[in-house]
Amino acid sequence: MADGPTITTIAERAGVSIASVSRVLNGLPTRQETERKVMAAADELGYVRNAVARSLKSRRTHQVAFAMADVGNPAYLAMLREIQPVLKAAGYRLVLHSTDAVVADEIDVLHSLGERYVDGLIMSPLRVTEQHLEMLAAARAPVVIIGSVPEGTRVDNVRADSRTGVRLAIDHLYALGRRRIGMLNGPLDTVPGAARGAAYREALADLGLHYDEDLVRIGDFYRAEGGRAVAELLDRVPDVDALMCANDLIALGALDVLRAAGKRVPADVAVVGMDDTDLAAASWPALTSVSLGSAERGKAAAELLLDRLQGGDREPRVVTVPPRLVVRASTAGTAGAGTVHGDAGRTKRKEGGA
Amino acid sequence: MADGPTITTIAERAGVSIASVSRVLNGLPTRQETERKVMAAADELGYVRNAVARSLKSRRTHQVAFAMADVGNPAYLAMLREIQPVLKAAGYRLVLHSTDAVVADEIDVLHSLGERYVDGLIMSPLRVTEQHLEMLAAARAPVVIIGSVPEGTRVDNVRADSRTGVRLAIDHLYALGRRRIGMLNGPLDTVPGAARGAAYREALADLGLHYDEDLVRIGDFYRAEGGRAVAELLDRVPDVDALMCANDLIALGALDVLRAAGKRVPADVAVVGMDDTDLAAASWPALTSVSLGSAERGKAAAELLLDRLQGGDREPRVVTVPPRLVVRASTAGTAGAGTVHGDAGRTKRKEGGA
DNA sequence: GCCCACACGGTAAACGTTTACAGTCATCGG
DNA sequence: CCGATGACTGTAAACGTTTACCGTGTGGGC
Repeated sequence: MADGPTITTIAERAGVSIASVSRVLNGLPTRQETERKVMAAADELGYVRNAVARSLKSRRTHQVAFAMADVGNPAYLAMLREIQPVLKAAGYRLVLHSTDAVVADEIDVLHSLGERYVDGLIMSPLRVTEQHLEMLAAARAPVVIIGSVPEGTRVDNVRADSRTGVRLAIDHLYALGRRRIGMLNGPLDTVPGAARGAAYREALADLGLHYDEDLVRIGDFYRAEGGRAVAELLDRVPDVDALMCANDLIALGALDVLRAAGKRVPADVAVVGMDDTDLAAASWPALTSVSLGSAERGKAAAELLLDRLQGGDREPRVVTVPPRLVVRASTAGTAGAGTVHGDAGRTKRKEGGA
Repeated sequence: MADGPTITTIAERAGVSIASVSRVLNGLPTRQETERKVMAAADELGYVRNAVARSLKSRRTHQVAFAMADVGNPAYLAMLREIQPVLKAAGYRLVLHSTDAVVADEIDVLHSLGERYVDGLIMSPLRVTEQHLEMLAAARAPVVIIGSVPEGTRVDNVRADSRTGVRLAIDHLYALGRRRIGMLNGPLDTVPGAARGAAYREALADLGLHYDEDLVRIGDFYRAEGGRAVAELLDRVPDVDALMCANDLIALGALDVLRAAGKRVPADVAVVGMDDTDLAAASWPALTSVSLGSAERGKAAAELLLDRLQGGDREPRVVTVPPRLVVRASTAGTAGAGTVHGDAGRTKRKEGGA
């Protein structure tokens, strides 16, 4: 682990100047003889370019950061799986941050962009505060946000459409004849929690169903919380016949408790999850789930960022990925491959200046 | 996104030299008046230290790389989940590489250590070739390997004990009265594949069971492969009564196909997975699985690396994480929380010089 | 009143590259 | 045969820090 050779070492050994070494290594025109000597010296010494010095000079790190809200959540992992290869193909390294959805940590990450250790950032905040918006406006490197930001925010943005997603699910449950449709939601002060709660209410109204507070339970986006929430709900509304869950983890927790309570799924209670993670397909009965296109969103975000890194200035773009309902046994009652409902394709539109 | 301020900008505005600015920012002794002026200028300009320039000078990047064999495999994700916070707490950033278990990619990563964009590396190769060993010996930064390396390799190393793990599982199945125990393994040219195959054979022998080639099927470590393999196996040995699967994905694939074939789990066929991933707990029936301590291995690897980054030279260490059998419904026939078999604690031993 | 010690701050070099600019040398045309 | 041209190559500056070293000025001791 001794100090590696530098271009100076090579220059000495080859008997040329460091400028010539640099030129050879970068493929600039050089006399054959010089090239030969430099390459020989470099090979013998096992020279490898120092990335830090290069970055200092070129003001490019060829690194991109991805700030995940939660490393444990399969939905973010699905994004990661898509982001990684896109960046790799373009010659960028991935720096991974985990913020645990803590606002201070997210602000930290945005602040640290000033350190210029990355060329850009992809971030998926659960909550978007005033402070986020300020930091975004002042950010010293391009940022792409996965998740909705207020209209007029000048930032590249990839959105899910959980409103339509919830709608697809509720319509599906309604079509199956369910009328006492409960909801297990996450915290209402998160962007997805708020959106999904509102969409549920709206969907019921459109179907002419009564909105009943007792049918809605709030917990966190974790499995254990899903179990707790459904237990409460069963207490208040024993004859609930369907559950819309704000994510797959909550849904799995619900399945556990429903089973323990002797409820058959889907005969007695149909269950729909959200995010369509790997867990949905693994569970039994396999979980019907609304895919919000985590993979597509990750990919789109990576592409938006690369485009900005290469293209430079342009108006911020908003990409909206449409949801798909993946029907499995937890609602349809038949095992086997899931059926997909919902529109295909991706919607792109340009955001005008703020 | 204009060029940010540098210490030179600050120095001009504060009317002092860049050395003074640097000293103030690093908390070195300074006259109050100077400190005040510098801090004021820095605040007004929104100064943030340039990490690249710092790294060039200090020869420390405060970055560590983790090269995962497969971003899609929950076992590696479990490692990632533990590695991330340990590094973060120590002030290191995480650079994520995905090698897809391709040898050339892994060699690339080892080679790129010479670029010095990270201070160290954690790597989990599926196969360990001659070339790996050469590169490891010549590596320009500390490396920790998750997975077994040949005895005598001078590198920090965190191992699972899949031999004992398989043994725990087979003993468990035997104790349940199973005698026609099949195995669904991954490729034999991988380190885990080879180890698990050998352990299976050994365990059968010790129990006085006949080793039958037809009971062993080889596929890749993916879900679909598990299904394919079990179909083949059922074809040859219809009355197989237990399956040892080389990982959870294979086991889930097996569950799918067993169900489709009308086999009851565990009544007709008991199934054991390996790695005890999130999927094991999510599936139905919940999957009995041998935990190889992915989380603990990740944590141990991160700690070994940090220790070396801080402590400097010492003899390479080998940490072996003991396996645990987590019994769930797919063998025990009762739902509910899993029971854990296997020894606790962690074994550490020092590796002598080569 | 002079010298010394000390505290502080400035100058400059260094980290390892890339690259603008200028210098050298050979060759070619006139 | 001389100057111009062009092809390479070397010198040096720059990227933004940290830090060794030296200079300055103050205060105290004698």
